[in-house]
Amino acid sequence: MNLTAAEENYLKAIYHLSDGASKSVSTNDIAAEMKTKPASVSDMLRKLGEKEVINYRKYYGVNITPEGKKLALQTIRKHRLWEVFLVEKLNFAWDEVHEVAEELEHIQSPLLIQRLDAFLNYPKFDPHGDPIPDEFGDVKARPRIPISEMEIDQSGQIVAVKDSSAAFLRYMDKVGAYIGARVKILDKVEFDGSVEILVDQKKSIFMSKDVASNILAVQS
Amino acid sequence: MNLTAAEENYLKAIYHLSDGASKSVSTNDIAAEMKTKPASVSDMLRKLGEKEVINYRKYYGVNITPEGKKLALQTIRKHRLWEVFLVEKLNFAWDEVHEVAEELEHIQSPLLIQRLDAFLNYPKFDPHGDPIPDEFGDVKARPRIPISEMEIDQSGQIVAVKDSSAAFLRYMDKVGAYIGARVKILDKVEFDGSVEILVDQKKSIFMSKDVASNILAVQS
DNA sequence: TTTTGGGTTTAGGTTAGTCTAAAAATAAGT
DNA sequence: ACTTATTTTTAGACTAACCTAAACCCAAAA
Repeated sequence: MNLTAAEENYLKAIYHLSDGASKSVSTNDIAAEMKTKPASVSDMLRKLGEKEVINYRKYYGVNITPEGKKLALQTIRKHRLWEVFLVEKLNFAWDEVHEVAEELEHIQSPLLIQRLDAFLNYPKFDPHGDPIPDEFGDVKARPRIPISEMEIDQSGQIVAVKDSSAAFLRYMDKVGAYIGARVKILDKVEFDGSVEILVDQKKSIFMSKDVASNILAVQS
Repeated sequence: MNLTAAEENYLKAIYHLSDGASKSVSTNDIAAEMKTKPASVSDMLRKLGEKEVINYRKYYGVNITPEGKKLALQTIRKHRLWEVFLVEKLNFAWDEVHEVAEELEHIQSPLLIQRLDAFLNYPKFDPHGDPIPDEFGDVKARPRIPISEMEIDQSGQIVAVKDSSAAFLRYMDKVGAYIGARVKILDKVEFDGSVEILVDQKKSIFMSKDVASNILAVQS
């Protein structure tokens, strides 16, 4: 099954909106996500339905099919591998990679992706800490919780941020937090939920609850 | 000036057909090169003319403008940088890179190309020995001659092949010749023009005139 | 100088992806 | 259950890039 770049983008959006499950997604939501008009979405849904990558019943939203899910995960895999490449090899900053990866992900060449994966040493997570599906679409999921929900004295590793806006990523950089950092909860303020964490056993950072709930970690 | 992928491809073709100069090129030739129909070419020429990257006078062929030449060289630069990447970093073979580079060259990101260039250590030639234009469109040209035209005992370095078909590139690999190899002419047979060369001061290769005139070298 | 043939352009049609405006279906409130 | 509000779809139009078939230009040969 071959999809155009636009079809790949819609499918990816549908996959994301259905939280990776086959939850039903509305036309309006897709239009918002894709920054197109609902009319354009209807058109595209008909096409994707015909290609059987989604189940489409007029007026009732769509569900992604197993086939569609596999294709969406392929695109996500490509996107995230390119992000790793851009950050690790070409020294892009976190907040510069998305647009470019959005273009690179549509290059059609299984061999390219296979070789890129090897070149990058088979990374399991992208620079934002999101897992990279393998070539069969399998994802190594780790239970990730916001550090605002960890207990005092618990340790873990930062693996992702929820809001990966440029502003937030710059904040992360500035305070010295980063994906992969080992952290330990030093203190939590009951009153406002702010927390103090120790990064890499040396640097202590104090942050508001808002910030802390934006940073996801796996416990260890 | 922003060009679509198709426009970039046409411009590149026109540039190639005019031998890098502003020689006039015919609609039919462009159609052949692009594997499209003459009618489609006419359409495109009108558009490129309006964008002033070519001078287009109906029925009289086209000339590339200085602006067009600069854009064509940008695309060629991107194509060749990606080829270097594919061969040197991802271990692609010579004959596997073209199609993929053809897609990659259309990614729009000056920063990406800048960083890629640095990552590859500012290469001056692609894996086929063709020169990589710099960001201003300047090309380091070296006088290249087929090794069939070198004299006995002359030395040089292989920098390109004329016919870079998969078959020929495989032949090169097989006999141990490659872009960058230092060669010396050991013998030339008057009768049929075949030559014997010494590669890297150790391996001797015997080849027909046909083959020898396909391999370009710079003398040293 | 007129004919003829090859190259080139125009006319009109197709597909992908988008849009606006209007119609239709569903959902919600009384 | 009926009317209204919201969501969704259709209808019709646009652009980019292609196509085929027909018309057109130009130049070379008779």
